[in-house]
Amino acid sequence: MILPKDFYLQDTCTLAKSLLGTYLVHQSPEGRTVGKIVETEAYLSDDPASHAYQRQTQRNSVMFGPAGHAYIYLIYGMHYCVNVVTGLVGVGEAVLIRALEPMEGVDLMQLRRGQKPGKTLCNGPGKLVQAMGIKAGMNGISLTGEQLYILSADSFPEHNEVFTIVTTTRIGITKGTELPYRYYIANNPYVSFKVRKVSS
DNA sequence: GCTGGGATCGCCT
DNA sequence: GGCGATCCCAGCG
Repeated sequence: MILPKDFYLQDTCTLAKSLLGTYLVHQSPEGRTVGKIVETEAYLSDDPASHAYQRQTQRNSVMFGPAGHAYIYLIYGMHYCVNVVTGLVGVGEAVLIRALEPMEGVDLMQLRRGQKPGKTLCNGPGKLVQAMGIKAGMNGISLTGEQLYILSADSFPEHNEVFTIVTTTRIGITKGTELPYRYYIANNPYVSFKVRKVSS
């Protein structure tokens, strides 16, 4: 089942956790790729680390739009990251997708990633964008459309396992204070490298 | 196995 | 003009 618009109306931290175990799908011209979401981070409107903290600008405008759309931006001049927009229109909040477990189209992912080994295909926000073939021009598209969408956790019964959510501080943040807004599936080998555990 | 540095550019001040 | 929600590789131990 494709997650419907209503699903994205949960509060941002709850949604960040709810997205764990669901499946990001990109239907691209070269083929379909699917990855299980195993790591997320929440960015709230009152957080200095968020792009939307100061005010609405050209770059962050998608974050202020309706929930359930994709916010894609360039980081460090060379990598892109994908976010799921959350919150009401006019409120700039989002969930960053930080890591995927490759499920379908692994060969295509490897091709796009320059034949990197399986565990490093999608274990980082920039890596998964490259592996999934997500492009900057897709910024703002709806996640309830045909091209890029998220499937519920029970969409693949054979992979629908019970898991524990680990909560930690976020990665790479240089503004504001460290907040426990990073979530990942315990013991999943596809989570991005650094682990600074604060609770589970 | 870990650390540090370099690549590279659009956006905001 | 400065910098960032990153990634990769070289160098060292």
